[in-house]
Amino acid sequence: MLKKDISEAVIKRLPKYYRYLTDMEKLGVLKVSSKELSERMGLNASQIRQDFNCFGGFGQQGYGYNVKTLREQMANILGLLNSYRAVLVGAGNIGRAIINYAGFKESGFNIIAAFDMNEEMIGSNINGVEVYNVSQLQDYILKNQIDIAIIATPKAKAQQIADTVMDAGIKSIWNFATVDLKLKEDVCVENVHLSDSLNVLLYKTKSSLQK
Amino acid sequence: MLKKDISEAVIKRLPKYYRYLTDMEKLGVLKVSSKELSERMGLNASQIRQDFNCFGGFGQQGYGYNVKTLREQMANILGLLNSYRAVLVGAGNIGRAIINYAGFKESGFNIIAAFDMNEEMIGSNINGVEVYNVSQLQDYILKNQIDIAIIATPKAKAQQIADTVMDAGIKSIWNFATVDLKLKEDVCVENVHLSDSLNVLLYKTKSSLQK
DNA sequence: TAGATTGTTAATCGATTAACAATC
DNA sequence: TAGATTGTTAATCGATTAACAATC
Repeated sequence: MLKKDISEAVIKRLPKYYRYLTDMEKLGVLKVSSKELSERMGLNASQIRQDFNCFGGFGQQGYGYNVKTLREQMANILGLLNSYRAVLVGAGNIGRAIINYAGFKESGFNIIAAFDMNEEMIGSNINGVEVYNVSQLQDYILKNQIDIAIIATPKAKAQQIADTVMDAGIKSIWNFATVDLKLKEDVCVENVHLSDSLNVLLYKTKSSLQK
Repeated sequence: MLKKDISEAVIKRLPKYYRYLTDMEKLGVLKVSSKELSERMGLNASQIRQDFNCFGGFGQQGYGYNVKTLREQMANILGLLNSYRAVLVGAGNIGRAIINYAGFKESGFNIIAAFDMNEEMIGSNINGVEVYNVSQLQDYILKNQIDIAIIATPKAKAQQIADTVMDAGIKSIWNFATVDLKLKEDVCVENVHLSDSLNVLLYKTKSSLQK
């Protein structure tokens, strides 16, 4: 019973389901009920069943869910079985950390080139990823079937880069610059706003100290 | 009219308000109405007024809000006027990127030491931050009035580090390991789950391609 | 079969949005 | 003063939770 529109709240929980199911499968757990999963994950069992049923009925009454099957379903829903080609723009500290980040290995997410405007970075190689001059960005995207652009530039450059990659046909952006990009209607974005996250942490820190 | 409990939804919007107000102040904007701010930020004007009034009445009927004053109030609410001492655990790619990240300069957030278990890292210096053996972590926290621990270790080590820093009295954790830490009641956490964020991006990418 | 647990509808709760009196 | 815009209460909307018939 595929719903037309999955709410952002549900989408944000999907990776967490996938993580717990992956861990459980590795531990050799064969089946799980929504009740048991709710206790492990700190969610409500009804909510878990509702979430799963946005995408289809994966369970069996009286039994629960098969862990392996459910994990595979989640991987499929999340698009982890597909292969994606990404370029990184901004080979600074964060950009290099992203390239070197090991967490991508499992998925079909591949960073195939990086771009920077710093002459010293251009021509270098970060963990197998070549760094090109950002002036070549648009041309490279057009010629290499790129799905995703990762923006890890300073704030001030981010919108301009977003415009460039959208002009080259990019529909999906992973944005690490702490700025709200203005995007075309059909372009999706996922933000990692480090300084916003720190601000939230400082708020919570202050609040908890006041108690 | 300070509410006892500010909802997570409101808290997550505070850094965004702060960002827009900071930008506007830099541009020389003196006053702003909730309506104008709502148009700039893509939020509802009622929501903005509700959010602000969780912390007090900062506006003036018929006029709006003074940008400078409001920005200062936001900085104060977020705890940016306070000074915080943090240690980083895990001086890998992400850990080093965090230390080098320029976005902290403004705030009173200071990383004063780093810890790792890799012998090659220990004793090195990252942008002025010394890397110590993780075996000294607890002792260091006890002796140096640390407010915040940043966990940037592999998943498998994160819980153990969390336990260690909590035992040393830490009440606030910035967690970059993609794992849900089990924390004591009075400890707050802010997560940056890169691989969850990527999974959400891949989900959106897949969904938007299907249209 | 009896017990367990799903899938789904209904009830509740909280967050967002609208409305408007207060007032600068 | 008249117009504008807040602060706040009320209405709406959507997300979470509860309930339960269906069924393995």
